[in-house]
Amino acid sequence: MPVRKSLADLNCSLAKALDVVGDGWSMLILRDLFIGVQRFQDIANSTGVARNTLTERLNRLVGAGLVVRTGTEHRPLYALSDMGYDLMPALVAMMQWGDRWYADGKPPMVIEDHKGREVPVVKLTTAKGKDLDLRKLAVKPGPGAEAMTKAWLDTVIRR
Amino acid sequence: MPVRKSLADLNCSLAKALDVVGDGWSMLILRDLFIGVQRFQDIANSTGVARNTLTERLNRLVGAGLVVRTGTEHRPLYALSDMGYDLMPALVAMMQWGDRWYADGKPPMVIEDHKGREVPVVKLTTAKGKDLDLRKLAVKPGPGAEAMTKAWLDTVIRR
DNA sequence: CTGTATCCTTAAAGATACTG
DNA sequence: CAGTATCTTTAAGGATACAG
Repeated sequence: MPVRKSLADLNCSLAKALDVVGDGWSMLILRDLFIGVQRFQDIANSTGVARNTLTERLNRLVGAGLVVRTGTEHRPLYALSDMGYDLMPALVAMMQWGDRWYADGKPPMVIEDHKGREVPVVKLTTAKGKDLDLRKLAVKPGPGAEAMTKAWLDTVIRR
Repeated sequence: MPVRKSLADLNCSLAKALDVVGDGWSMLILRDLFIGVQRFQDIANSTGVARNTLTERLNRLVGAGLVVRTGTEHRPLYALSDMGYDLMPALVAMMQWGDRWYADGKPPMVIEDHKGREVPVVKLTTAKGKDLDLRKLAVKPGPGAEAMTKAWLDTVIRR
């Protein structure tokens, strides 16, 4: 059964993020809002989501705080909130990854700044802007991890 | 019915990316591999995925090229490929977003470089490293978009 | 330990029709 | 146009048992 456990209890920020946008549609809807698509019907057309699914998703995203509903009650407009915009670096990074590995050199979408310049590839860098070698990074339990989590990770990460 | 249409035909790199990692588990599995968890059983424990689901996901990720299987046939080790590592900026950006909006100041996971310095927040910047105002960006059909896609977007984005 | 093979459940997603 | 309300389907996810 698709009784997806809520990931929220995994004590991982990624899991919590995925609880909100970890389905196939949410990110596409957010992409649409990022692009500037604002209407229910247009999102439905652009993405291909079923209307009831779209209703459910929009309600969830509004409830979670990523999306704000404006306009009249009869003709709402949807837009990203600060929280929603704050996710865009992640979304753009995924899109760029798709560009690199699937679009074979010709990205169907380009993100540009207000001067029409293409936004560079999202990277992990040092505080000074130097590129980091991804293979040399370490992901560790942080201050928010309880002792139990740390012990758990010690068990799980054997080298 | 969860007859998720394949998103791949949406002519969007994001959709293609989501086709591979757009489910709840894949990103968590990739996170584990990024952390250094290498064994089937450990991934299962760490994430809570059912074993058959994990099998399916790992096979899919290996097939898609994000994960490589090493070690003996009886006791495989799983690791990120170049393609998998290349997705880490997106994954890290999502994790950081979760930190900011859900972990209330105490991120349970911290990404560090080889010197133990915390990796800064992933951002969209100009080529020169200057922060970009997300609200001033534009997402446009690029060279990879067929004329039809462009026309479609014109229809869908009304301002 | 790493799977594979069933079986079962359910909830997610689509289709459709209808309302304000 | 923006939903809501059903109805139906189906495949994803879990549990379990078994195999190499």
